[in-house]
Amino acid sequence: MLTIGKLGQQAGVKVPTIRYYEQIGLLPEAERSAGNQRLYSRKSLERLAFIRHARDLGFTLEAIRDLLSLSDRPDQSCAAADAIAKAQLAEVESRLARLTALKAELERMVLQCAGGRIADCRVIEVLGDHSLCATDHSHPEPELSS
Amino acid sequence: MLTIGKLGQQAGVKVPTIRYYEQIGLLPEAERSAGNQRLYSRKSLERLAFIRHARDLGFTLEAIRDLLSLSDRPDQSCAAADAIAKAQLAEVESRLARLTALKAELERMVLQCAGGRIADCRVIEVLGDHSLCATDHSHPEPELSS
DNA sequence: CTTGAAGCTATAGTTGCTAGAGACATTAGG
DNA sequence: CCTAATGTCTCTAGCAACTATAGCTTCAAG
Repeated sequence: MLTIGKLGQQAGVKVPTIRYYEQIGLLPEAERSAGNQRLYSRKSLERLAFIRHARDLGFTLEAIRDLLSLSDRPDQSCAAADAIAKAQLAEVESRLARLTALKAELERMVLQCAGGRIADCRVIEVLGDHSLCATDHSHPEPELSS
Repeated sequence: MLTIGKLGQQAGVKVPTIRYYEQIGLLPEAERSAGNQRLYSRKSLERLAFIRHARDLGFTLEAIRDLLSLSDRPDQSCAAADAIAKAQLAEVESRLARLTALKAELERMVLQCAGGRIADCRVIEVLGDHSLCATDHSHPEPELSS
């Protein structure tokens, strides 16, 4: 049996995050030692590693909740799991497209900055005047900053 | 003078968002009408459009706060503005790299799914076993889902 | 046996908004 | 001029997915 600290280390997840996952029901309530400390089995480690891996791939906790409940029923069709993964792929692709457009615009902005006074700064100028943007004058959806 | 609704329309920003920006000090406290409603000038519209545009490009509100205070002092060097924009560009580039890796892995996962039972599902399997990932066995930093 | 690390609970903070309640202001129509 | 509809006001709470803090208890090493 592993303490929460060891579990966190092995799965690459911080301790408070594990407790958080338990709190929101993504992990079952852990067994407790005589002194009320959480104890985890190898199975818990697998489950947590699954979650970690899915998070790394950008799945939301909701999607992971679904994937986990699917994986608990190994005899059913995998169409649902496939659909979740495909949706995630589509999401990633759309974010890639938006980020690529952003990158182009930021590059133009930075390249044009001659390094003089603020009054002549292209960065400030472009931000202040949308019409100085790339030809199509439309913007991608806002991309959340991490 | 514009009411908050008109201002929002013209800048493409929702009304509560404008009030929120005022609350956190990104916009100055607005003038008020006799009936206590906010009134905005053309200058406010420019400032809000600046914010909106920078948000579209993924700048954080903190970065925007800095850019705005720079733009208020037009005679100083634009090095700071340039640095902020370059940092944002670097951030976008790193996110692009991570997303590209993510996309590759998701694609592999989805392509390998034969559509049978959960027990045979590549999606579930790959999520559960990190070692089935791409050759380098390392993952990009977690990419926050939008 | 003592000390320091690791664990416990509970609460609040983060970012950038968005949604709701309940009250007041303004404007268009009759 | 009155009314109804819309717009605005403040305040509070909620979202994702954690992270941090405070104040306590338990555990393992020396």
